Amino acid sequence: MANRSDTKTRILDAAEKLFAERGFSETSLRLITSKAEVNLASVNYHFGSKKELIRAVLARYLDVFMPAAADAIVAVRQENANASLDAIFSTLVAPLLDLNQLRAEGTTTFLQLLGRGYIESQGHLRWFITTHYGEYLGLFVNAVAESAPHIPPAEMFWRLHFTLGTVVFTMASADALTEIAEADFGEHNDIEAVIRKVIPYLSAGVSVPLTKDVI
Amino acid sequence: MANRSDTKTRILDAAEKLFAERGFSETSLRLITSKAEVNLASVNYHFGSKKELIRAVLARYLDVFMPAAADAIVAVRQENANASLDAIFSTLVAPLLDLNQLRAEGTTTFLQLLGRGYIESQGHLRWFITTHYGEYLGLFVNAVAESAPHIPPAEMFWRLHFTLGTVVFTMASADALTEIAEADFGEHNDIEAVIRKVIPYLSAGVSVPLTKDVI
DNA sequence: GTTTAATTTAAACGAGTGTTTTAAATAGAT
DNA sequence: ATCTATTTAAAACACTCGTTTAAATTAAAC
Repeated sequence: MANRSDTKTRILDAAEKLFAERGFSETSLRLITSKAEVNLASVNYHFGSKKELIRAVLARYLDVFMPAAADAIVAVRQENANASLDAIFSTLVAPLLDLNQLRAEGTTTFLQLLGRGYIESQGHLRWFITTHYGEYLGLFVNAVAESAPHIPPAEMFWRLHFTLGTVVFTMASADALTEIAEADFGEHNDIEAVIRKVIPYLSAGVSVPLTKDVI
Repeated sequence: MANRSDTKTRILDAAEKLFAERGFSETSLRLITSKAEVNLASVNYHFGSKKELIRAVLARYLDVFMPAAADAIVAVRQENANASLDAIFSTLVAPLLDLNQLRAEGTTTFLQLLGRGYIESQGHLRWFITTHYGEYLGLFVNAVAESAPHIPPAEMFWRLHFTLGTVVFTMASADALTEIAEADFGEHNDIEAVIRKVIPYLSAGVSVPLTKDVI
């Protein structure tokens, strides 16, 4: 067969779509290769294993998003050293939406992949992300911590994981939720609308004073 | 072999532990039956299928928790018709901790199972929970909604799912998180401590005024 | 105590998985 | 055009999974 557009790319494109929709372990290599119209063995030839394919799919997004997000955060903090928590979270909106220019439905796909990645795959994707993109994560965590200086580090640790849970769960089931919301309340939400809904929720939770302080 | 303590119960006990630790699809029937020291086929004999075993494991907790939680909420609202959001969420703490008297590590196991249930199993557990325990869920949703009357229903729908995400994700990975927290910050948190951390976070997020209102 | 029903056992089934192998086809370099 | 390395192709491998079957055992009923 003639050399049609890069087998490797065809695999990645088909895989990311299916992974986002159905999760990693629920997506077989046979399904991916049939959608991509390539041979089954080509996955192991080009990527070595399914595990490495999953990492490659995520890396293709993270390599674009992480530097862009880091730049945006640095820029915001240069403008305003006391940027609010809302402002820090909002900084991520543009880099997220820019992924739609990278690929169709890029933003949704990326966020769903991220959700699947943290939920499934007992730790190996967590490890991959924190070791390969740890500096970016640290930058973000610092920015959040300094925007809520009244929250001690140990408490912030928990609250950021609460936040991670909110984002990851919401995005992994975003499609189902928007459908229900449309059916029950008649309001249509695209991915940007959902992101803009979640930001105030997150910053309120992260920055709420400790109960000891209140009493 | 002599009639040792109920095969059915042995299966349920082994299954709930493994399901909570590793998730449903990552736990094979062979692993369950070997831990329970029963024959492989007895699962299908007593429960019909793996899917029905999963439901039975969850039902054993939900049948205890849901009525207890509903009673607690009704009681709190009778005492104080204007109970705060924090009070509504806190109402669930006692019924949750009471599960530790039902079985060892009952609270943690139940919350982890709930998390796995909503994350995995593309919808069939969601359906099972909402159809079998929908009245209890409705009671809770109403209590929350009336404690935050400034949040319109459509917005509340989203925020409650954000909340669900926080709880589900946190609990599904509670073991890993408490370990990290202990290693990094030297503070030990049992399941009750985590629950008490998450409540102010949740009520702050759910009740935060809409951004339109603020501007 | 015999018969009947309920339960446990061991073995196999059939379908699905990721991966490997071996050969054929294609591309690029000389 | 020939040689070499890369890529694609079809098939088989080795394994795990949930489920089913049919015989053996145990418990219950009469």
